[in-house]
Amino acid sequence: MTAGSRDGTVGKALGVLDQVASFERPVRFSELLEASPFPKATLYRFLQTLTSQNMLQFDPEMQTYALGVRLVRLAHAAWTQSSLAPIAKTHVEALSRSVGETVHLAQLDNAQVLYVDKQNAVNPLPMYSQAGKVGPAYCTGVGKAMLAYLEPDEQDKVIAQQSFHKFTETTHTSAESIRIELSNIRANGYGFDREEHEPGIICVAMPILTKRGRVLGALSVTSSTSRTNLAALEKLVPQLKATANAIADDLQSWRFPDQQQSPVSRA
Amino acid sequence: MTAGSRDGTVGKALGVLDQVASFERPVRFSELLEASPFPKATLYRFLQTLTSQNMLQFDPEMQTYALGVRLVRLAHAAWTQSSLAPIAKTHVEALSRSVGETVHLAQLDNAQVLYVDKQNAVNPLPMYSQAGKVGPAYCTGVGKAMLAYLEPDEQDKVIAQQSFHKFTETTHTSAESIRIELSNIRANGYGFDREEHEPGIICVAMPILTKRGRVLGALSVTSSTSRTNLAALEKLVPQLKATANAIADDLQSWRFPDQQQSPVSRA
DNA sequence: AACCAAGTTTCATTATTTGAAACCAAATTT
DNA sequence: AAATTTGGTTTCAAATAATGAAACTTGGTT
Repeated sequence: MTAGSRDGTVGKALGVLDQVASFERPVRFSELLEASPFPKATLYRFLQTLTSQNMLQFDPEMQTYALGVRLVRLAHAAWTQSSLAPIAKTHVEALSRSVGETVHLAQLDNAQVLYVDKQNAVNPLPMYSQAGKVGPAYCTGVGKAMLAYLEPDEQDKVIAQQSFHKFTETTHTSAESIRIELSNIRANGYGFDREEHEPGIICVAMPILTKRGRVLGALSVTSSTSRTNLAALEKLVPQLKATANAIADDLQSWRFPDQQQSPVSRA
Repeated sequence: MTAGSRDGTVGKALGVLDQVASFERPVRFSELLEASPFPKATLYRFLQTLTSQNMLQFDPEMQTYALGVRLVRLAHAAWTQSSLAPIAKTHVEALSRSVGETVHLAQLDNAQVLYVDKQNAVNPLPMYSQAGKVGPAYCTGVGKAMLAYLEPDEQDKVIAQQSFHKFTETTHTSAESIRIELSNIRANGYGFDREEHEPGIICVAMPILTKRGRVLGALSVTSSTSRTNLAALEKLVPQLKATANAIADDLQSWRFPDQQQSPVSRA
């Protein structure tokens, strides 16, 4: 589907992994086969390999495959190493405390938004997002903030992958519509979610950028129409901006351990 | 190393993934090459593929590779789907509350212990374990509890993979020594950690088994010699047993939610 | 006993991976 | 500024691994 299968054997095998993940429960071989582009023997071998690699777990009693423990281990490493989450955590917490609302931290995964951290307000609202989950990019504050700052060619690619499902009255439902929105965001430096994904849920979002302008992720302060409004959220922009900058700085200064000290040794 | 690389191309690629993970920070191509069994071109292609698959993330500014966001997404799924954690969570919490100590939930990953959940005591002690982290099997309560109930041939395989590093005075340092310990555990139905991994840290551990006796994971109540002793911990065995059974039951009764296939997943 | 569904194995064909070596660009040395 | 080194990328024929139709096995039904 998405980036599924144009990278040789490895890509195909990882596609199978996604397929298993998509069931959200242990699955039988036959169930997978039904939805698989691969012939029986091929799928079978992939499952064997992935199981032997602990990327999948086979339950011999029920004859089902589920995602394996090796993924949990790798993810732990991914979390602490690659995602913004650990570096950003203190900043996100501070921001949430200071504004008294839920703060999201997200990155782009393929063409979707991956929430890598979420700091709830004191009394949180029920909503879709959750750390580790993915959501649509074209109708969330963080998604649009990141899209707005992608390189033009990348942006095109990602926009082409959006589904433009109309979740609410205000959801953008076309590439043209989203392009206009993105250029507005780019002009302002931040964007809103105007109940585009969930009715009653609004937010103000800010991209996290490197000095050179590459997109690292995005931050948002999220609330509901019953509690506040866009104008009030907009007042938080300076704080958001400061937090985004602080995170980017922290991230940049995360140089290699071997050159971390001795301040003068480099020209 | 472990199960690294005897599954064709896919196995090798996943080995590279582990290698990147093992650095615990973004790495350069040349650093990886140095420690890699593959020639330059081959490693290069693996990195390309994994990056294009979002399993790795390439930072063009610093020219480094790090684990990618797709892993975080997959792991989220793995967590809620395959690991015991979500099903066991309420039980683990209840046990921790009831005994007032830290409770660990672990599974076996390869020949190591993977902590999949951890419920801290009211005032927790500082210790090594952490959800998502791996630890040695031969010198932890949960590790030994699981090993004790493996099929003999599996057990042999896993024992052969232990490093038997002597962490403390009481660490088992040989296969023979651990075999005796395991048969004791099997005789009792539970086991202890007698400061074998960290000085001062003790625990009582219980395997989680299916009705047919297959190992699903293990539970432990952990504390310190300054707070309690083994005899006191042993008194908790009935509670541990009850919790382990409850988890196993919940897990078994987790049959397929529905047989209905519905619209999705058709391309 | 015959049948069926689900899962596993085989094997000749086909496609992919492999890796030595050549190449390129940027930085460093002479 | 020319030459060299370092770090990364590309090529291409040979070697290897993946493919998938079909045959087979297993366990449960009729």
